[in-house]
Amino acid sequence: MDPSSRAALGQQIREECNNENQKKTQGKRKIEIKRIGKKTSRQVTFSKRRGGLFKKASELCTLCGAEVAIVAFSGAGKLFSFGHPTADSVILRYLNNSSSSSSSSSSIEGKEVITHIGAEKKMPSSSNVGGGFWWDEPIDENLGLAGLEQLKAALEGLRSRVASRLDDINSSLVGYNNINDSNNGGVKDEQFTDFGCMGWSNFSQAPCDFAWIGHPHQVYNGVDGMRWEGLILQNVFLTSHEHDSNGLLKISL
DNA sequence: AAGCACTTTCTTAAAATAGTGG
DNA sequence: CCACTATTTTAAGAAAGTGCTT
Repeated sequence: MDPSSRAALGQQIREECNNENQKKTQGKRKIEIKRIGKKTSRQVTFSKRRGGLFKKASELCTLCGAEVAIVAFSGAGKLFSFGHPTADSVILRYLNNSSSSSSSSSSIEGKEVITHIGAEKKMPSSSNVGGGFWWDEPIDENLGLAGLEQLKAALEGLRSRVASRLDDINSSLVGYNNINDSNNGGVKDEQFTDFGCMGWSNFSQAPCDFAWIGHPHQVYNGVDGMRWEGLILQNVFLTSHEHDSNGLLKISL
């Protein structure tokens, strides 16, 4: 190599070294497959790899007509799922198969998974592009009779758990009332924090066209600019009200 | 406002995949 | 089937952003 060529090569090498130093990142690097120590890196990797995994699963479904379900819990316990045609239908199919054969190689505790799938499906990102609640989606046409019956059973179980949870929440509210009027929209034996009667200054006057009962789940903006938080009952008859020994209000309609 | 969990963007290099030939 | 090459895709690292909760 002549001196001029050597100089040119040296310059090229120096420039490459400088470019190396100017690089913003080191790019993709090989990492050891073990738990990532740094928490933030772990979260980012989980997010990226989950996306990649779901994308690959989606391609597998499209290319091969496979039915695939993936369920993943993040380190913080947040659920993410992917399914084609739906995670529910694939898992139900898996449960049907696993109960009658030994072909399964999955370690997923399927029955436990089913109870959580709905929560993730409202996620606006990741696997559930397009939003919407899972229960608004059309029933999978490929689901057979057995699958539909199992889906129905699972939904009935879910309904029962939701009702139970609602009871728990209602039981935890402060106060109570004693409502036995069928005109009150079926509201009966619920518990409330307070109550008022609009248009009537005296609770004992009846009938009351518009009663308000303190209940944290509903809000009413009154004509006087007041903001009432509670349950609105129309055409109710208030017959009595009193405070109990705990200071809680008991009313009868 | 602060903290947390998660997402997104950009740059970069590793890894996967497709195509080809023996 | 295997080896090789070219092309495409994936994901690490860094940093900024989003949305939710306390």
